[in-house]
Amino acid sequence: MLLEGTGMKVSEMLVPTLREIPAEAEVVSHQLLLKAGFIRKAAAGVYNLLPLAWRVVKKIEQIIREEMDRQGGQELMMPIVQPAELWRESGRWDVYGPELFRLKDRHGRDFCLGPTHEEIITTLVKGDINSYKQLPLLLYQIQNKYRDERRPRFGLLRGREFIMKDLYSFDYDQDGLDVSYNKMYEAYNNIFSRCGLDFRPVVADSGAIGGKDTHEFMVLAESGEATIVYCEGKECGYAANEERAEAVVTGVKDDTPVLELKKIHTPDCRTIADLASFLKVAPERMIKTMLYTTEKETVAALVRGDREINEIKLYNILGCVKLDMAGPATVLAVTGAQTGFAGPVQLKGVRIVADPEVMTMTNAVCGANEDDHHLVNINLGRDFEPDIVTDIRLVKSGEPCPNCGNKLLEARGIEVGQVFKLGDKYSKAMNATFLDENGQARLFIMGCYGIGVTRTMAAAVEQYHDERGIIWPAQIAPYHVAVLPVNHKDEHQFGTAESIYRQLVATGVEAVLDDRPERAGVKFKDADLVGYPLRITVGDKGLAAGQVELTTRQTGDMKMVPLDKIVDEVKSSLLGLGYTGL
RNA sequence: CGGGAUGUAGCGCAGCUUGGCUAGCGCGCCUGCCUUGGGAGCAGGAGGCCGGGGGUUCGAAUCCCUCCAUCCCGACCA
Repeated sequence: MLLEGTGMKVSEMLVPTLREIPAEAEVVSHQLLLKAGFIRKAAAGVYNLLPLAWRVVKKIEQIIREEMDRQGGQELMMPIVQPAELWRESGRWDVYGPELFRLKDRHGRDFCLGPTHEEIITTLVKGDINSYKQLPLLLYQIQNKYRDERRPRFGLLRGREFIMKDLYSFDYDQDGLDVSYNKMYEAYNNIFSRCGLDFRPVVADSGAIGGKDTHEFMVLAESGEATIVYCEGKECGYAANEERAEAVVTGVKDDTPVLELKKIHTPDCRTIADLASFLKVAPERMIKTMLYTTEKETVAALVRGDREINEIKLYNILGCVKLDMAGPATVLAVTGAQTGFAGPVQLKGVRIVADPEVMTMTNAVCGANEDDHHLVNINLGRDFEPDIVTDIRLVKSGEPCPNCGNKLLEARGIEVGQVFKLGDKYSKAMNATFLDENGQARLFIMGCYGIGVTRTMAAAVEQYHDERGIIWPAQIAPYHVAVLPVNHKDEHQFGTAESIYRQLVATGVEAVLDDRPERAGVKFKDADLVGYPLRITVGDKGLAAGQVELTTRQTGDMKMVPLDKIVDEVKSSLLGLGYTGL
């Protein structure tokens, strides 16, 4: 194990803990990492990782390396500064937008800081891999990446500079890619388990990177930016990003008699809620009509009144580059009415996309495309006809699982990793080929697999903390145990503490000795704040009986341990906390 | 990028409305005494281009203009 057998005296360590939380920090991981002396800001979204944080990062990296290597991955290093030509070749120089950090050298040539490394690795492999005999190839790197975020925030959770692991797979064909993908999927499960995190792989949207299959690995935490839904049934295992979760059509088309279409006056009823209370009609009986504009057209999207539109799904269906809700001017031009009175009946000049649930509705209510008026008893076929019928709504907790029908639950997650099947997107754009057994050129079939290393560290803090500070999982804790003499002037206490510290370090436990001339309370507070999994307290009471206290940070449990048993006791406690490095 | 806010000592803040002596408070830091099981006490001390620039004024932390930085809320992502 990389860091085995290390120890440090707290008086010699750079651990600048604070008594108060800097005002700029909002989320708990940011607050605690600052307060506990792990990080300091250099610029918005750019941080110094102080010694404790760097140790955590190295431990996470080490776990990643072991799991990547186990699957046949080979680590390499690639440049952070990359020439624009490569990005022009893949087409991303123009597509990537302002998030790409761009710079010029002294000759005026364009470069960028790598936000990801598909271009450069594809070029590398293109140059040096010529034969199918050299495949599959799994290459990875762990290094700084850059993204000029519109709004860096949440400390390490969304920085502009961050440490990331990316593995790129190169395969002969789709079947090979499936194998590589599965290897990485397994590796990721191992990695996040070994980091001691509570996480879940979820079906995800592939976004701008394209490609078909993709999973995100989510660390479950209240502060997570993503919403995931998952099946309550343990055997089923269905879990998806809310963006991607499939909706089950619950209604059925019944044989209720179709009534006569009527237009009614509905003054100031602009929302479903207004209308429901005005007409005394349930939202499930209404059709919500939302107008969206893309770079090429305006479309109307229909969902049941109690549902919400999933813009990601709509975006994917339309195959557009930009999707925005239509402004008041567009709404007026298309419907002839102000916002809030749109409906599919007699709606001209726009495509209508309807959620399947809408197709089951009879005698529904919708906007009349006229100020202060709605239509009642509108019916599919007679009154309107959608151009596209497909799932475009947001799935909520409580709905049936698309896989097994059990109930879906909701949770918040922090995305710490994602696995992608890229296919030939980059190899095609950059003409990266190899020769197959028939001497024919074939495109590499690629996959990419990322883990946000610094984000994973922050996610661990989000998941494991209390009001006193961080509670590191033993596997990624900067040190395992803090040895703490209560009274630094008491030579017996201090000598005993130092002796325990030396024994621990000698046996491979990572320990610190809090030798500072501080009062006990200060040391306790700092130890809790920094989050060492274990604490050994050497004080009068225990020593009189030849004992010291061993406290577990996570549970607060304390037990008295005889001096000659303390090293063994620490080891078995670490084992109990899931640490396997001893 | 749109909306909102904030920049005063290492951290947290007051002072600004209504311009006026040497710019304050708490914590931290340094020295000494004292204390020693959950961020002790007393005494002394160091530390400020009041975000930058420009203006108004006899006089600006305070009023005006401008730039910069930082944070929060929305749309994108590991």
